Amino acid sequence: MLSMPSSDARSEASSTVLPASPNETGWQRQGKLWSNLKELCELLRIPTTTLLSDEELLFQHVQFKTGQRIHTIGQPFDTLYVVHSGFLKTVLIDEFGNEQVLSFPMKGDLFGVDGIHTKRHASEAVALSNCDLILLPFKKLTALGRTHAEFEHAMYSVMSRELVREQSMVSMLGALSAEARVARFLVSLSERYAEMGYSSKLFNLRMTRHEIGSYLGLTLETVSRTLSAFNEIGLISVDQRSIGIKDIEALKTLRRLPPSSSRAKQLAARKQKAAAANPSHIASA
Amino acid sequence: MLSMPSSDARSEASSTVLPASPNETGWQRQGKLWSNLKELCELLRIPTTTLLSDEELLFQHVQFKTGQRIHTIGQPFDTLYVVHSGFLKTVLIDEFGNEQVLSFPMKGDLFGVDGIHTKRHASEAVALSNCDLILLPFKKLTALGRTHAEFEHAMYSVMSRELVREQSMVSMLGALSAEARVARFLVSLSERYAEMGYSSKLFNLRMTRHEIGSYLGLTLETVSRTLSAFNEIGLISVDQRSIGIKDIEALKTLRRLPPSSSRAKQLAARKQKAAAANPSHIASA
DNA sequence: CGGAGCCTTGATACCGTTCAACTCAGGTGG
DNA sequence: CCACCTGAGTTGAACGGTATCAAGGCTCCG
Repeated sequence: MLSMPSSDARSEASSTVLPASPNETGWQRQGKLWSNLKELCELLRIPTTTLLSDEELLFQHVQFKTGQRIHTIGQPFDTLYVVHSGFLKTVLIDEFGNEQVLSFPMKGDLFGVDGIHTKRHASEAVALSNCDLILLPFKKLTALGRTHAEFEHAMYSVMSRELVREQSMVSMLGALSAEARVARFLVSLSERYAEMGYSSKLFNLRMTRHEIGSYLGLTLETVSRTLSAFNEIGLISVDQRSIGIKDIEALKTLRRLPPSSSRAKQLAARKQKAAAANPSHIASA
Repeated sequence: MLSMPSSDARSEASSTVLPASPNETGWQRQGKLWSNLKELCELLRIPTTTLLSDEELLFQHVQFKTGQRIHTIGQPFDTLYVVHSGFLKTVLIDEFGNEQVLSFPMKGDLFGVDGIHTKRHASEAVALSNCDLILLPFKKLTALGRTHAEFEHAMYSVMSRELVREQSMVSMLGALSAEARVARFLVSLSERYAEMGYSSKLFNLRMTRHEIGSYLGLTLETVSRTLSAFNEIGLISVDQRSIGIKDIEALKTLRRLPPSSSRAKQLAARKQKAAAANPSHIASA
């Protein structure tokens, strides 16, 4: 069998424990302890054509508290993780100890894949809230792939999806303005929340401005200023960690904000039309 | 069996055919037509513990000329590619037709993985020189993985490697200055050439300044200026596509260039010491 | 209450982009 | 053969988007 991942007492009692927000009430105090293959595939959004649910193959759950590390850089790899509930971040640490946030895994996301190649984790995963994770011992997975063709395909598919995600990330960092990056970040968060069954219009950020900035290749000040600017022209409402999405279409197509000199007009026009549609002058190429 | 990938006559006679450079003399006019599994694993730098070379499993080669597309965005996916010889680029095209370069595959590199997830290619691959590629029909691969446990592991490993590479790319784009990006690009190119058996000290770029810039999230002017600056302080020598590496250590550790006002001193000191070692004042944090 | 993070906002500096002019090499056609 | 053209590369000048530095506010918690 496999050894439990180190719960890593280094950050034990941990800094700040977030208050349970409305969105997190679905999290159960003790959670379930085992999931079968069918539940796993559903969580991963994998089409499970032929039902292999009859199998009594079970996958163990583990709970982590806010601030705990799931794995650290260099730690021997032997298992992948799927998020059953909760929010995390994965980070790279550069030669001078600076964090680079790579992703914010949440319900249904797979992580730990970077460890396969060198047999050691290339990144670190940290719980941003209390989490319930499903352990996928890698040996077990490969064995399963050998007996179930479609499951093998699913594994490749999920890894391919991760790769495409990273590629679009590279593309974004290489080409988009700060405002466009923040806008897209909000849109993707909104969509993820919708997928998970939460509100796509009103949610709480689970990460700090600093972490968002690191993820988007910006400073925390720029993130803060950009959110304020979006708030000012009515695209969103911001109050600390709480975000309200007001105009998702504008956020989706936004490339660059109009100069601040014309923002006043924007706001005025916006207030008149209230909830009118399609602000075409924002989505300019 | 599988259908040949479209040779894509769209860019047929193609714009500029590069003159055969010294580094490319190894490329054979017609190339070999088939490779076996052992050759494939060696090319991919996969440890092939138990020899399965006795198998008469053969993989077909295909040749592409400079400028031809190997696959385009949206094209149905059914095969992966391994570079046997030649140089390529993979690109994403954004909503307004702008190219975003994602990678520069060369000998031993795998590409096409992004197509697995949606069954359609998410990116486009273009030959930057005449190329000899090995076709890996995906169906064949998965079948092989089911019968050979270690080969299955190798597949996961290669995909994991790609993911880690993309992650370090994200990290670079998010955190490093223009100069550091160009320096690292040169270092990684140098190392790749060494792996392939070419000179790591003197080589030709296969891509334009524009393509390098796109890859690194910079403009072509910035790339050009940075190369000129490196040349000026003696880290490299540049003449169009030809690059000579003079001080690989400085390139590896470079984070930011000293202000141009002090470059004159730099250069003078450097000339005096000639090929002396370790320019510590360059590699400042 | 006091302290520690986190967040916001302002002023300023600077890196990289943008726009523009020019050079260079290779290819084509008169 | 040379004139011409085109795409690539270099270099300069000016602008502007973000980072940086700094001050102050908010919230939670001891």
